[in-house]
Order: sequence, then structure tokens, then C-alpha cells
Amino acid sequence: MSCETDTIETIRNSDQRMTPQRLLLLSAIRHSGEHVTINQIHDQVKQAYPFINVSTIYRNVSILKELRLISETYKTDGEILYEWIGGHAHLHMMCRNCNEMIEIDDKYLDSFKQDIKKDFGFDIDIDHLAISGLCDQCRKLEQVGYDD
Amino acid sequence: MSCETDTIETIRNSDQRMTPQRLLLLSAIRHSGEHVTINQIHDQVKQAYPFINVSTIYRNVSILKELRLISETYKTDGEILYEWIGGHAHLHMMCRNCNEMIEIDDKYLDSFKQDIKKDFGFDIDIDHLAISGLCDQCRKLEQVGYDD
DNA sequence: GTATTTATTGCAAAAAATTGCAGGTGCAAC
DNA sequence: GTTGCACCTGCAATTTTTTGCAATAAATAC
Repeated sequence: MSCETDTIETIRNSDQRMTPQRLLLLSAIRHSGEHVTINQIHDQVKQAYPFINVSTIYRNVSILKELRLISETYKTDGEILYEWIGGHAHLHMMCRNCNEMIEIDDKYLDSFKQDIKKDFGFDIDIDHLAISGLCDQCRKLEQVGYDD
Repeated sequence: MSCETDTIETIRNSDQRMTPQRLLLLSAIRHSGEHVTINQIHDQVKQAYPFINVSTIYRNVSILKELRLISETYKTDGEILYEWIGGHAHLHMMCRNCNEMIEIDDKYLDSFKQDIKKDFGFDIDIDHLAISGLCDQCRKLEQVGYDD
């Protein structure tokens, strides 16, 4: 896989070093295949290297975020999730009621993105976007009146 | 103004009480007219009532957020901003480079909102949405190559 | 007015996240 | 291989945010 090499390249090119800790952290996020919290990353890395400190996790996550290798998503309940930015970007829609998250293709945003670019010159990052709302189920329950 | 009465109604109707502290906090957010942080709210309320505790601010902000009286916006640098949800909803676009924030009319999202509702049944909350990207200025600078 | 119920507050303590710093280490140049 | 420099790490200290709890006070019924 060349994506591993790409990652190392990206980090090297930005004046940063590839340490064992960072490698473990990268692998933990990458291979989880889904959204993970700081603590989940920490636990995962600890299995291979028990002496890793939480502050190292926080600092590395922050760096990877800036390098745009991982995305940061705020759930409606305040929990923060991190995810490897893989081949295809996608949107996160989070239900404010049940906190379920669905992912949708970024093509849905294409025309919006274009409008904003045209009118404001603002270039939207597709990833990082977390949209709050009511999912289908919760919306229907609310309409029927089961919810208060 | 009836919005003050509306607010009190909303709070009363959800089994909550209108305390002096809450009133001061509401007023601090409402009359700031823009985005404020927890600390700014705290400082503001302290001027009228110096004994207010930070935990009271945190708890009330959380309640008002759930009642959808205020919106919560995460800046790209991690700072959390609160804003009174007034008459017109608007979107926040935050530049990931300079952290400047521009507000745009929610009409830009109308068609996207409809598509999502149609295809997924998901009902998007217009407020709360914070979109990250590159603003016009930073984008131009980056293209010209002034940035690293 | 008083009594009752129950949300809310302030405080203190705990938990979570951030920061400063000294020693360690990646990595590029030699 | 060795050296030098800047980045990274772990630890400890600090700051920020959350939580538990007893006392208080808002809303309601009387």
C-alpha cells in the first residue's frame, strides 16, 4: 500500500518526524476503519506500548488534524470523533435526538459548494463537516407525538 | 419585546425555572449580539452578580442549547462559541487558516436540505452548522504561494 | 399568606484537556 | 559511523470542564 508511504511523506514534508508513538497512533486511527475518540486511540496504542502518555495522543491528533490526515467531528452530545481521511470524502449527519450518525456521499454538497465559492470565494472543506439534525426515525416519532 | 416572554415561556414549558442567574445569563448572550465564549458570558454575568459560579454557566448553556435557544459553534481552532438564535438562521463559515468567520444566509442550503430530506428523511438543523474551509483571502494567498 | 415539591445553585472535589520543560531521539549532513 | 539541530516525549503542574451533594429558592396548590 502506498498510502502508508504517502502519510510518512506528508509528515516529513512538514518538518515533522516519524516516531514510534506517532506510527502506532496513525495505525490505530487508520485501521480502526471508523470514528474513534481520543480515549479509544489511547487504549489502542497502549496495547502495543503501555507507556504512551495521553498528552502525546492529544498533541499528535492535533498535528494530524492540521495536516488534514484525519478529520475531527463533533457529535451533538459533545463527543469528539477522529477519522482517517481516506479516498472518498463524506458528510456526517448526526441526529440530535438519538445521536446516530449516517454518512452520505459528498456529491450532495456539490452545488452548495459551488454557490459559496462563486459568491464568497470561500472554499469549503468537505470533510470536517458535521451536520446536526433529526434522523428519519426520530422525526417520525416526534410527529406522531410519542416524544414529549 | 415579546421575545423575552417567548424565552421565559420556552423555559417554563420544559419544566425549568427562571432564576435570576439564568436571567442574567440569557441577557448576556442575547444582548452581546454576537458569538461569545463561556468565559465571556461568565465575565459579563459577574458584573451584575459577582458570586455566580462557572459551573452554573456551563450547566445553563447546556440547557439553553438543548432547548435550541442558543447555538453552539466549534471554531476550527477548537474554541466554542455561543450565540442567541434570533429571527433569521444563518450559516457559519470558518476559515481554517485565519479563523475568520463569515455568516451567510441559510437560503444557500435550501436545495441541499431538500435533497437530504427526500433521500434520507434526515431533517437538517440550519443553525449549529459550522463549516470549515478556506476564505477568499487565504485561498488567494495560498495559490500565489505566499504561504509555505 | 404558608406548605410542598423539585429544579437550581454554589462549593468542593474529580475528571479531562492543555502546557512547560528537561531529557531523548529522528534525521540530515558530514 | 558521528554530530548537531529541532522536534517529540513523558512527566508534572496547570487550566478547563464536569460532577456530587447539601442548601436554597422557584413554581404550584392551598
